[in-house]
Amino acid sequence: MTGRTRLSWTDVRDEIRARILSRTYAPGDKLPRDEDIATELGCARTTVHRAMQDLSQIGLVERKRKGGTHVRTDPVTRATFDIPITRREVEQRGSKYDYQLISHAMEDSPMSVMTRFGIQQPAQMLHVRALHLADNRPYIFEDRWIDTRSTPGILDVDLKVESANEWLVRNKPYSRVDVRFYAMNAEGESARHLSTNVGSALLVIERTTWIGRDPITTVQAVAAPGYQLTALN
Amino acid sequence: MTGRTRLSWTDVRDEIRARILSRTYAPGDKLPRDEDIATELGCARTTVHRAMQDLSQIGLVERKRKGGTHVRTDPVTRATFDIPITRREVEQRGSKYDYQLISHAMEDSPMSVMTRFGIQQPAQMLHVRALHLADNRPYIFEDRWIDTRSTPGILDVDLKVESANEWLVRNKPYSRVDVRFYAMNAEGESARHLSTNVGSALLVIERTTWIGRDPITTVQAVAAPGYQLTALN
DNA sequence: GAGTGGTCTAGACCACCAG
DNA sequence: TGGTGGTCTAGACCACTCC
Repeated sequence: MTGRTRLSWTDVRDEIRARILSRTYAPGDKLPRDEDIATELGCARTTVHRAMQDLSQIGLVERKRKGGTHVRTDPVTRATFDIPITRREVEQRGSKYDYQLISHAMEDSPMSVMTRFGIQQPAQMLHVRALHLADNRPYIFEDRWIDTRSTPGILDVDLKVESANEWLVRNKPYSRVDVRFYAMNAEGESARHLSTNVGSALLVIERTTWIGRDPITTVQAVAAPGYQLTALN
Repeated sequence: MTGRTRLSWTDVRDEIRARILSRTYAPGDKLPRDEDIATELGCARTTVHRAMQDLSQIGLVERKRKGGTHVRTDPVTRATFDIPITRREVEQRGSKYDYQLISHAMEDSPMSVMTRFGIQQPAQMLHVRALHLADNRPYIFEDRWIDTRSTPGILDVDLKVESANEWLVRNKPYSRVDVRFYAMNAEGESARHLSTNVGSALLVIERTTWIGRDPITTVQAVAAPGYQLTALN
């Protein structure tokens, strides 16, 4: 008459994590086999597996076939960020969103863009610069290059009305993406568009996407001063 | 004699993703029930579920009980970063790692630190400032506060030898972490320690950890100019 | 070679929530 | 309240990799 309800995989995960936190399983230690843990806790091996999958993804343990499961000695901090469409981001802050097209023209891709795409030869691409605003204040200044060979449809879009950002997201799924963050001093142009002083420290989100091996777009999104990226959870 | 080998969940995932990329399932569309997809592709429902779990985590689809599975209309870009111990990070770049303790003292936590921890009253905490070097050049300047109530052991550590970073990671697992990135202009002190000019744009990684509800540590890690954070994959 | 995690299946029941 | 995703089980086989 124990009346114990069945264990869920989150229960198992929490139990294992508690043991790691309390150093019952210390860093570097080998954990029992999934099957033994299952027997001990009274559940199916699959359930332990599901729990371990989670702990492994978080970076708390490391699993290897035959090698078993070990508590990581150098637990990395793993942080996940959602980078939404700018409009959505602004609206979710409860602010009014606006968008201004600054310029767009076909140009030869400069070296920096070729590097980001990993291509050797320059190509004619659509170069778009635009400003996103929140409550009438500059929010993000974006400098974007679009490969019109993989994305000819973009040429028919009225970029004064719809941002390239949104059109691409809705019409051009990507299969690979590279994301990086860094800091940059505002120079004349970004300072002017973001209404800040030359030299201000600005956070930059650089994103490049491909479909298969073909470049789609690369964008340098420069955020206004004070912008923070916060990890999920 | 089809001789088809059994479908793995990655096969299923790739098939569904291909359909989304080719707009067989367009943004906003409702996908068939897991069971129907399983029947169509010839596998167990569990396998489809595993595939969907992955697509859902990537942010490609959205799943709801009873509501079914939908292709997301505003696909977010989801990026994951590993933030390792600085020593490990430097060594993996193939550089020589060094560490210098700059100062450590018990002090009342300032307002900014109280905010990060979400506490109302100031407390005596250990304030540690240190520099991490790669190949004898400044790499990261860290300004850290440690709550000695949750972590008394830190007081016995010789911080000249072992960085607080490493000791904490090895001896004090956390149950919750907050991570954020932003840009900052170098002021007198960080400029001096990082051997750069006042005003340089620097990337800051701010990390705060708790065990249960108790604060452990909060650190502002200021990276030298040129530092980039790159997403996994 | 053999031990361990990874996956697939088939079936059952549960939990949430849109209609 | 019924349909759909979420999970658990038990058993089987596979695949990697350490010994």
